[in-house]
Amino acid sequence: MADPKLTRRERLRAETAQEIKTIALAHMAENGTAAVSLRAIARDMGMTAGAIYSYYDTRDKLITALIVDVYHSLTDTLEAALLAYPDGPASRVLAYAQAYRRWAVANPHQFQLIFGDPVPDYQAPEGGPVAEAEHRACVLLTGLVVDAWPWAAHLHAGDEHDWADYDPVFARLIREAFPGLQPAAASLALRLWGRLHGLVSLEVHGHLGPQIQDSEKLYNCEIVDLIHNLGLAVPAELAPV
Amino acid sequence: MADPKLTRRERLRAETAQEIKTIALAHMAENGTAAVSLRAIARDMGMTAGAIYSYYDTRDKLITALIVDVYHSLTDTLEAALLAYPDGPASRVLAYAQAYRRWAVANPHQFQLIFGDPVPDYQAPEGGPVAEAEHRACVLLTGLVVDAWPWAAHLHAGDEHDWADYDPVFARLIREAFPGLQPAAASLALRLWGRLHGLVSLEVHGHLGPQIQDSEKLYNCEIVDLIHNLGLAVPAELAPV
DNA sequence: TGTACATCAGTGAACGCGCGTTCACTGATGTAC
DNA sequence: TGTACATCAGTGAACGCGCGTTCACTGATGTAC
Repeated sequence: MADPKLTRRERLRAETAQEIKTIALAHMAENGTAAVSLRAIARDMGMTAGAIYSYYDTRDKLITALIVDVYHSLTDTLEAALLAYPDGPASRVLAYAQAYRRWAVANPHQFQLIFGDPVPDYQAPEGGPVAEAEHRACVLLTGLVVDAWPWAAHLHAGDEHDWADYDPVFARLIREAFPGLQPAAASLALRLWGRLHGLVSLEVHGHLGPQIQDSEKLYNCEIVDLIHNLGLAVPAELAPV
Repeated sequence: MADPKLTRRERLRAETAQEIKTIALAHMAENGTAAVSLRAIARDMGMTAGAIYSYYDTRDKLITALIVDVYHSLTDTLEAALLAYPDGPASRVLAYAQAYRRWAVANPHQFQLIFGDPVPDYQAPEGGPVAEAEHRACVLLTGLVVDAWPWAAHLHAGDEHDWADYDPVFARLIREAFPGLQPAAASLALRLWGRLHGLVSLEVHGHLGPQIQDSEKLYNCEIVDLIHNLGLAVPAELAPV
């Protein structure tokens, strides 16, 4: 695990930098995204607040590092879920959708960190590793639609989309990853994301709890519809009895 | 507008209480939901911070008042949109969906206040006027599905739902408003909400901006699908060319 | 193996800030006779 | 119409708090000979 090319000092340094992030995430999990405080972290580590500054120049830098880590951790989870269900586009959509919800419900404040309101007083940097993490997630998502496109295409023949509708950077990136991709497929990917995201976001923010007991059942119902609307057959494990 | 039964003093009091909320919303619109501060509000009103306390016992009470106001203001907007398109369930769904997005995009921080991450250090009260506002919104939403149910029912015959799946208070309330309502219809209403909410939430939080130029077009595409999936004919103004 | 020096992680004290909340008070507005 | 009193909105000063950030420093860890 530890890179042997690092000196002892460098290794300890890296471990401390990691511990800072771990504790920050723990505070977040307890008291929300606004609760990330350098002083509180230092207190928990038995250090002085000033000591943090040899690891992160600024509170904003730490938060940026957290966002990047969390984003990649979500994408890792989704990728792993896809690897576990490799048979056919419908199964892949199902696996992705369920992993998305499960991760969010299990890590509500991490979900809020990357998809919720901005952390108070935090100024997000442009581009950089955050954008990379977002792009990686986008490519994974679009891959789902690419797999399903042979079935879904005829249902979306009427959609009028053009690459000019997209942000140029995004369009270039996504077309490099999937040569020959149609603009309507990219649009469908974003809409697929939105469809998963809606119920999950409501649940994470406590807007389904007061109404319904079993949010997973509701979500699965929606996924059945979604898979059906993609022109795919619903996998047996989700089919209505 | 002013209730003549109020004394001059009472009227001024009510006006000041309202002004406090208005300024709080203005600060929120500028710097986010975390920026609601009694001291900042007082400063803007040319008052002392302590003076606020004769209007709101506590910061939390003020925030609760804001949430209630904002929730009702959203529901008012949606109701008004429905009144403007009274002809047929598909038009109503369309009107509701577009009003939902437009309101959110026009008032992103108000959207965050009621649907986003909790305001830092704010402890929400249970029940009371907030729950009332939520119920009102829920009834309006469910009404949409009730109107569409004759067309949608056969598409959701397989959904196995039971009133026991729902929170008892919610179930009672919604069944009083719509006698004879089927549980599957209530479930469909929540899913409809989720489907609108997903893309809107992503857009409000800046997750569509980097990818696509015209979020409204994407959203309308989704609404066309949604209306179609309800078994309804897509209104002419949205039909693909 | 032992000594002299360089590196550098962490200390502790201080800075200025804005916050929610309390409280004894002042002075203007309203009421009763 | 004029006076005496009650109400009550707003003042100003203070409280304790936690925060991000800076900086001269100490003392342990590592390196070179």
